[in-house]
Amino acid sequence: MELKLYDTLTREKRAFKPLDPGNVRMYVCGPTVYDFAHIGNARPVIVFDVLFRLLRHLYGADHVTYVRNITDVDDKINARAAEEYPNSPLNEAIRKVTEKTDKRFHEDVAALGCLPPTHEPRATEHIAEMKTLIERLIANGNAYVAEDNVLFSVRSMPDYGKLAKRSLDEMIAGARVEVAPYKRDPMDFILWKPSKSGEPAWPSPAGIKTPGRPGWHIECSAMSWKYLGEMFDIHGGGIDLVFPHHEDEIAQSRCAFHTPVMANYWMHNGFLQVEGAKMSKSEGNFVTIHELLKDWPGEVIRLAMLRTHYRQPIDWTIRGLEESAKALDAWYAFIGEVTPAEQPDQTFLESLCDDLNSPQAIARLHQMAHPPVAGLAMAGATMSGDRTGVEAQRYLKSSAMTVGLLWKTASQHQAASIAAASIDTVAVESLIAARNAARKEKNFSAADRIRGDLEKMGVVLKDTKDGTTWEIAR
RNA sequence: GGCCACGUGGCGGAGUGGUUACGCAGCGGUCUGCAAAACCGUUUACCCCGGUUCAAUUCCGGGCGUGGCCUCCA
Repeated sequence: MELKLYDTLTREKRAFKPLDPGNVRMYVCGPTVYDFAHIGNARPVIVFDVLFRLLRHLYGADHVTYVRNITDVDDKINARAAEEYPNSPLNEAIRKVTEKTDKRFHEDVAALGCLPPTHEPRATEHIAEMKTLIERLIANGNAYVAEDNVLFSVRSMPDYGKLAKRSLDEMIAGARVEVAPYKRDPMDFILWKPSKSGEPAWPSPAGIKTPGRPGWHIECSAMSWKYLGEMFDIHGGGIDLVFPHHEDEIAQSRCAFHTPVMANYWMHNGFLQVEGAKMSKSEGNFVTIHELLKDWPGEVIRLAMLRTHYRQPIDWTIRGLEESAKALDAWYAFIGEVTPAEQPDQTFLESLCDDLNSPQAIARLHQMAHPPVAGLAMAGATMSGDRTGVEAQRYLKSSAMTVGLLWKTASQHQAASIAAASIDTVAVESLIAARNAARKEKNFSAADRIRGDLEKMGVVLKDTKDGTTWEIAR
């Protein structure tokens, strides 16, 4: 099966050919740990987790290296630290902020069903690699020192701006920001800058006396280099990172290593809005993953995210979460306690391999959950044997699991939602027994009253020929 | 202002040069003491204007609208 990926650099979808099928290498820009992750941060984490899982499926779990960095040195971190811990020394305050945020990020991401990346390097632990790159760039004539800063000279790289599809002249024409006087060109960007007193500081490269700290872009070039080499297969992140962050990474890495590309496929997830509006703190619609997880299982959030193709803009709504929860409930009810099939459904996999067409793949999951209807369409596909029964269940489970969904059994799912709703199951069972006794005596008004009471508790009954079952109302 | 995307039925959301996406909701039915669930059936679509074509929602051009980026925001 051929995997096709859309590459932002060439603006085309093309067949994925790894540099080394024995070690497929992917880098994704991770969080800056100054504040709790919001739902917009969750999108690339989930999207590239799906890609990670797909690559592991296609190339083998031991043949994929996924690196997602942690940015733990940054102006915003400094600002937040000073604000939250005004009485602590800045370095200590920074450590408190980054530790707390980092811990929460990992809890959140795990709850969303994401596998840990192969490596999660921290910027502050790779200062040496950054300095090596900076020295090389200076030696190559791509960077220069000015007033204790090291700047990358964009004019030294002929195709700077290729990823963002912008020429330097266009950028300068559209620039809205005051240009530092020491820059040779307005678009030159910082590789290293002097630290103010109290800020995190390391001995500077290039013979600069004042201790300093790295610019934002250099860390990704340094860490991808260390863990993935001078060139690698896939570089991902949010579309807002295309410029300047990824453009600058490309400039740094290619000029440092004299390589034709930094990564062969540049993948960018689309932006996210909340209930039709841009998410911002001032709008009051800032949704953190942590808050969301109080009301919704991580699996629901994950499915809600994957209902939209990763490159499309997504509007994050409660209604979308409700629909996702409903779909999962139905799927769990369908799969019961079966063990997954050895392989996922081929049609499902083909959708994923078409540039991660998760909405189409999800449509296929719905089909599998309705084997009597879809049976004809499935003839000839991999779902051989008894499509109306356990085979469909096993393929549904196996397919969904390749994207990190439906990993529980129906009873585990049920138990989790009961626990989340903090329902007293003993009380529910005794009320159901009382209702069924009333029904037996044809005392339907009493039976309906009990059903109403249960409904107020958030419990919905289902009378089947084998007895009464119940579940949590959504 | 410059650059880059996007615009599909009540809602979400794929896809396609001519043939049912799919899901939710709605409507009708089966089942049920009544419901719920499940199952069966079913209504509604491709922003506007030109062009190319035997044929365009799908390709091209223009317009309108929405969003993103333009030095640290996924």
